[in-house]
Parts: sequence; structure tokens; C-alpha cells
Amino acid sequence: MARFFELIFDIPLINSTDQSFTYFIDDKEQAAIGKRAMVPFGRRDCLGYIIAEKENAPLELQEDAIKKIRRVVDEEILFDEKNIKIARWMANYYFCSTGQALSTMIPSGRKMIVPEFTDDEQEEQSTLSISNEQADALHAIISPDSETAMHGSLETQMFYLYGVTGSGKTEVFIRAAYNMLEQGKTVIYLVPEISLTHQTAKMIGERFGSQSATLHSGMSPSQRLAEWMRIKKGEASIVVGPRSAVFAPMHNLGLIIIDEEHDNSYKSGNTPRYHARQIAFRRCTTESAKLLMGSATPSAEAWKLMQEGNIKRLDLSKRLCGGGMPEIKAVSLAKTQGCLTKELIDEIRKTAQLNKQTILFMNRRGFAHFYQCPVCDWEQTCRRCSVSLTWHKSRGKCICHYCGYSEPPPSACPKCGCVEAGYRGFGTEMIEEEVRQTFPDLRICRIDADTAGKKDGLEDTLLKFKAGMVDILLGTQMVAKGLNFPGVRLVGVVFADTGLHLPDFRAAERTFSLIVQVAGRAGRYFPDSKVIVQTLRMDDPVITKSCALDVTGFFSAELNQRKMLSFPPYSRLIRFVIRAKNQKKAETAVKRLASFAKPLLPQGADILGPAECPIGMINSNYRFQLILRCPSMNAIHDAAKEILERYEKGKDTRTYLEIDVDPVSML
DNA sequence: ATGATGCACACT
DNA sequence: GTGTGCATCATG
Repeated sequence: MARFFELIFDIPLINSTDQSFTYFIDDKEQAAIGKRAMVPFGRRDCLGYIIAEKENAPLELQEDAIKKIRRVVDEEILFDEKNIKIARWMANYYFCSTGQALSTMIPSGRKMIVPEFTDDEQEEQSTLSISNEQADALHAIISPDSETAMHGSLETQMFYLYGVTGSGKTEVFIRAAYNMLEQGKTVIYLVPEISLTHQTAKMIGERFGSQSATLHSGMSPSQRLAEWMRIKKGEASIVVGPRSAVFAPMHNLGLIIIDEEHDNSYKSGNTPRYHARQIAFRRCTTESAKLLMGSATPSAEAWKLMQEGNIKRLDLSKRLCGGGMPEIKAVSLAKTQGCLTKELIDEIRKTAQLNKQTILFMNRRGFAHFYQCPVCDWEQTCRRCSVSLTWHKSRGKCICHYCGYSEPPPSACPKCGCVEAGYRGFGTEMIEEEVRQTFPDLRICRIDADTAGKKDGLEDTLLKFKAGMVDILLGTQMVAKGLNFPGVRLVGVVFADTGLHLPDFRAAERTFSLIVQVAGRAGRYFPDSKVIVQTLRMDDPVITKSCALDVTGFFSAELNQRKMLSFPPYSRLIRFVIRAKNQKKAETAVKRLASFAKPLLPQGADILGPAECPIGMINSNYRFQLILRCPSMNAIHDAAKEILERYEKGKDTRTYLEIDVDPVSML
């Protein structure tokens, strides 16, 4: 007896995104929904996902067109209807095939390699006392009926632990998780996808002993598969991991925790470009679990939801371990020749003399040229989008990458009359050189994408730094997150404005968040620790508010601005990017896309662009974008689907279209 | 995605 | 007449 199964593949089916393919197999073989199988697909063998069984061969197909499954890969069931349902939802929402969605959810390993156990079952050790604030927050989270449930609505309970670094968020997370486990429910604990959060993840894993599963970027596909199966069998009831852990096959899910909610790594950078927060929200809704997020610097989206009372905010205002917040000082770079101000140099000296350590943050240099007055710091921005205009030498114009607006560059600064407007920025190499020259006697280490790429290079450097064998650690953004070094007295932000020049409506939010996060790195252990923020924009509200750690003040201004300009969270976006080796083709293609988009635009929606992408070329592909904007996602989502279909019909060859729903980075 | 096919223009 | 390049098509 033969049985028939429906399979889907990790393939970008553009027109029929939910298409499945029928195969048959001998009855005695262990084929089943939820297993993967090798099958002949086209002219090669492909790994497919078995998503359904059919009673009969489909009538519209000829009997001999149905091929036989070569081999069932999995002995045990990997996924179930619930997973397929999420995959279908993702495929629809993020415009990819169901197979692509399913394949990002499920570990790719073939055989299971059980990760070695850290068998220090140190369970019930939580005798540490917690502060009143922590206790209140915990109580609110674990209490069975908060107001939302009282109204009999099925709305998910969402909480936000809002508090500075060192205020004990992790402890509340852990206790909330314990409470869930005690009720026989399971927990997903998401952490940012930064190599530096490994230790946090590891620590949490250790606290929960063998009932926890850990996922991290260093694990092999086989190890991931092993952890996945442990969860599926109910052997692990809490999972700690990055974005993809939001798909973990928990039974009886009680709670999803999103640590450092503002972190951009929760948004996937490739198809499907899903946001873990979005998936978490959906899972919590459909599986009636609670959602608990936390950060010292919430995203604008989360802040608005808290203001409107849709997320219950729980404040942790006090720092534990006795430490207060460090002194944060903005210092003007205006009259400084190189990239180190006298104040910073003096503090580094003083820190070294005290036998303490310094961390210097360097951001990437602005990739684009922009007009900025070296005297008064006036900058040319778009009137409509309020982002920096980018100087295009070849066209002799300054252009907005959102809406395409352009104007000639000013011959003199319109604010102060200075004629030497130009651009400024520091490269990481340049900073390193200057630091080495200024402090030839100090031990200096650099961490960036290059150094971190090498195996153990990162761990090694960090261990050395932790052990006090390094005086100054030079690092990019990656050092800003998650890690605590007890020997650090001074943190310097070399050039805080870099991010502000990015043509991105979230530039202010990102810069603010970075500075506050960086400040949190310092002063957990010393009362006299310092943060120095070097800037050309001493009066910029982003700089002043971040140095004052005034989150409320910042968001009150920022949200107001977003509202005025109709940017998220007051609108939702869908971004189309067209890329092609040939510039003309790419340009023609966006224009065609725009011509489809215009008549399909729903009430209240508008189009930004078409315009060249802020990063106009990547991998020798020219890039153009078109952004759909609307207060309601539903409305533009339907339109986007229609636009996509029409576009694909007569599409220009050698042009590629990418869609990003709720984009986070618009470069 | 990827590999097959068919068609255009080029060159031994 | 056969060989490269590339657009188009289908995958069960």
C-alpha cells in the first residue's frame, strides 16, 4: 500500500507561496507529518518538510507524475500542526513561502549530538533577598489575574520591566520563570544575538540546571536539534536563546521573556525578515501566555504601548550593589584637533594611575557624506522626513533617501555664515592610532568585527581585559551590550554624533539608547566612575537627555516628533527594495513598482519614494526603495500583496525585489 | 533556489 | 554549424 504526503521546501516560490508537492511512500516506511524527507525535486534531491497526508493521489496529477520519497530523514516527529500554522502565518505576513518560514523555525541538524552537560545542579539557591521594587514587579507579573483578565477579555498580559542596568531585572526574570515552572508551565527566555550575551545565557541556563535548554550561535546544527528535541519531549521546560528561540516547541507555554527588548538583533536580517517580538506577541496571544520584556532603554514602539496602558510598566529605579549612576559628561569636540579631548585624555590618565580600566567606544564612521558646519554644527536635513540629506557629488545635490527630495548644497552655513561646511568622522583605525600615540605606556586592545571574527579572538581579549591585563579596551557597539567588567572606571564615547547623521528616522532613538546603555557599563562598582561623551552637538536634545539619563524626557520629544512626521510607532511601514547590477534597470523597476503602488494605496496611506537607498550600492548592486506607510498595517499589507503580484508579472530581468515588513533598519 | 531549456548572436 | 550568455520556466 502506498501513502501520499504533501511536502514543502525552503524555496522562494514567488507566485504560489503556499504551494506543496505530493509524493508517495511505502506504507511500512516511517513517514509522518512533522518529519523531513529527501525527495527528488526537479532535477536534484531536496530536503522537504512533510506537512500533510493525503487519502488519495490528487486527481489533477497524472499517476506517474508523483515521485517516491527517497528517504525519511527523521526518526522522531520534529514539528506539528502548531508549527505549520505559525509558518503559514509568517509566510503570509512577511511575504515568503511557507517552506522558507518553516525552515527558519526548525533546526537544520540531521543527527543529534547531545551537548555536554554542565552538571552543577544548583537548583534552589535563590535565597538571595530581593528589593521591594523587585518584589512588587514580580508580584504583578505572577499574579494570576491582573486587570486585563478581569474584563474577561482574552488579551495577553504584557509587562515591561523598565530599569537601569544593574537594577536587578535578571533576578526578576528568573523568579518569574521559576514561578511558571512551578505551575507546570514552560518559559522562553530571549536574549540579544550578541556573542557577549553568552555568559548571561549560560548563567541563566546554569540556574535552571537540567530542565533548561540553551541555544547559542556557537552551537552546531546537530546540537540545536538535540536541544529542540529535548524541549519537544518535555525534558526541558525553559529555553534560553536568541531570536530564533522564539520558535522553540514548548508545551503549555506560560511566559516569554524578552531581555533588552530594544535590541535590533531581534529582527532577522534575511528572508523571512521576522521580528522575534512580533512572533512572541502572536504566540502569547494564541497560546495564552504572558509576555515580559525588559530594558533600560525601551524601543519607541514599546514606550508608546506602555503610555497607552497596553503594556503594564514595572519600574526598577534603584541600582543594587550600592552603586549609583556614574557621572555622565558631554564634552565638545569642536576645538579638538584629533579625536581625543583634553578632558578624556586626563581621565584616561587618572584612571590608569588608579590602576583601573577604560573602555572607549567607537562607532563606525558615517558612511555617507553630509553637510555639516564645523563651527555651529548646523546640518542639512529634509523638511519632510527630518533625516540628514546625503551629499551626492556626482549629481551636485543633497538628497533625502526617504522621499527623494533634493536641494543644492549650501555655499555657506545658513545659521552662522561659515563657508567651510564639510563632513567629519573618525575611522576606527585612526582612533586606535591616536590612542596608542597618546598613551604609549598603556596596554591597549581593540575589539571589532574583524577581531571578533577570529575564533577565540574575542573571548581571549575579554578574558585578558577582565583579568586586568589590558588598560584600555577599544570597541565598537558590540562591547556596549551585556558585559560587566568590575575593573572599569571610565567609559568614553569617542564620537557620539556618528549615529545621528544616519539618514534614518530612528537615528535619535538609537543614539540615545546607545549612550544610556554605555553609561550603564560604568559605575556599577565604583562610586567615582565616569562617562565622557564626546560630541559636536553639545545642545542636541539627544545628547543632553541621554547624558541626564532622561528616558521620559527623550521619548516625550521623540514621540511627538514621530507623530508630527507620521513615522512609527504612529504608522506602520512596508519597504520594497529593488536591486540590480544595472542602475537604469533598477531605477526603471522602482518606478514601475511605484506606478502599481499609487492606484492601490488605501485610505490614509502614503508612499515614500521611490528613492535611492541610503546605501546606494551593495555588492555592486544599485539599490532603490519604495516605502508604503499607513496607520494600519492591515490596509497596506493587502495593498503590498497586490503590488507584489502585479510587479512579478512583467518584471524586469536581472532586478531583484526584497520586501521588509516593519523594517527596522532602512539603509 | 536551481537546474533545464530554448533562443540570440558570435566565431572557428 | 556549434558555442557562450542569458531570459524563462517548472519543480509532484
